[in-house]
Formats: sequence, C-alpha cells, structure tokens
Amino acid sequence: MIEATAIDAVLRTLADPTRRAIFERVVSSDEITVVELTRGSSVTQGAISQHLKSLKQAGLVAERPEGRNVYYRAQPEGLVPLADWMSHYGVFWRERFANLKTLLKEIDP
Amino acid sequence: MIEATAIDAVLRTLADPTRRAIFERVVSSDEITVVELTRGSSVTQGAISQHLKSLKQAGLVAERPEGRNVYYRAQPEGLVPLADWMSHYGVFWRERFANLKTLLKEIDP
DNA sequence: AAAATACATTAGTAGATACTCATTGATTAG
DNA sequence: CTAATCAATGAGTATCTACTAATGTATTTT
Repeated sequence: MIEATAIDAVLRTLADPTRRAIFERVVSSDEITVVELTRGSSVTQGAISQHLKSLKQAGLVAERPEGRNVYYRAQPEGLVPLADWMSHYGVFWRERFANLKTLLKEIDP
Repeated sequence: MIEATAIDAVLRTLADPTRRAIFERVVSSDEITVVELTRGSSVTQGAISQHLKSLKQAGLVAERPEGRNVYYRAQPEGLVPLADWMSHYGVFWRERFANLKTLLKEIDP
C-alpha cells in the first residue's frame, strides 16, 4: 500500500492554486528568495512564507539561509509519492512515464 | 502551458482523503454501485453521492444507470491533466537527471 | 548606533467545504 | 397498490484554510 500520509500531504499542498504557482516558480528558477517570489505575486509576503512552510513540510522545497535572505529550491524527490500513486492508479501515466525513460536514455545512454 | 482549470479540478478533487479513497475503490473494482461504496465506508450515502459528483465533474469517474442502481467506473483519462503536469516537470527533472535516475529506480525498480 | 531590509509568525477573519440529516424521485418487490 | 430500495439533492452546521495586517527577529547598510 502507498503511504497515505505522504501522498495526502503532497496532494493537499499542490491543490491550492496559489501555492502550486509558488512551487512552479521555485521549480523554474534554480534558487529564489522570498522577496523575489513576493514580487509578481498577488498575495503578501506573509502568505508566501506560509505557503513555503507548507511546501517544505510536504518535502517539495528545501531552504538555504544566507545572511538575511533565504534561498528556496525545489526538491524533486518530494513528488515521488505522487508519481508512485500515479503508477498505481493512472493507466495512461505508464505510457508517459515510458516516454520519460526514453528521454533519459537519450540524455544519458 | 498546461490548462490550469483541469489540473486544478483534478488536484482539488483528489486532495480529500475520503474522496480519494472512493476513487481508489472505483478504480479497483470494474464497476461499483453507491450502496456498495457506502458499505465499508465511514460516511453516509449522501456524502458518497456528493463525492461521486465531484469525481464525475473532474472527469475521474463515469456512471452507467441501470434500473434503480447507478454503476460507477473509473475514467483514467481524467488523470491526463495530472500526468501532463508531471511531464512538464519531467523537463525540470532532465536538467537534474542524476536525481531522475534515482527517482526512476524508486518508482519502477 | 540607527535605519532599512528579509523573512517568519501570530491573531483574527471571511470564505470554502465535508459532513449529517431529511427529503425527493425513481425503480423494483411483495 | 403499497412498501421497500437506490440514489440524488437540499438545508444546516462545524471545521478547515487562505488571507491580511501587524509584529517579531535577524541581518545588513548607512
């Protein structure tokens, strides 16, 4: 059985559009600070920090404090519970997953 | 860009543990009625019907009325938005394919 | 040292939502 | 025909949560 608590945390965390948008911005950038995330966002800095806390607890992001800044980066292994769940319950996911494996072989034969 | 509304509906629908459990039971069985789903569940029949409505609107299940019963079955193509969203981050994984190799082994050993 | 900057955290609030209970509509059984 | 069963829906409620505003804690700048 898939670990219920992990998939639960990941899905619940990604379900919120604002929080998911933050995660996507973290993914798109190598590293990004809270002020940078706050700029171009419709919510306040406090909300950003709260969402980052949720993302961190779900294992989706990691932080690197440096001086008064905190750099956030994506933690891809946090998506493993979701990928695992998909492999069980998503038939079509297997095909796309096969494509991903093909892609990887092209990159690193 | 991935269609925001679809991935939003799928994630929001699957985020609730009770509703996700219902979906998993529908997936596991070929076809299943509401009474069957209600048996062995901690919530009432009304709640089950409400969750099935959400799942149907998200495109995750389909129904087949027969007499006074309604048979539900999983609609795997409803997971495509989620798979697409994951694929999008497959690109992100490619940039860090060392991690991806680890992920692949964990997901599909 | 004082001011400014970066981030986290708290309290309070408005809106969302998951649930129960009751009812309704439809179909089947006695 | 009447009673029972299946499922959907509505009203009402309690809980959850995403948000703002304000404050706190470091750290850096001037």
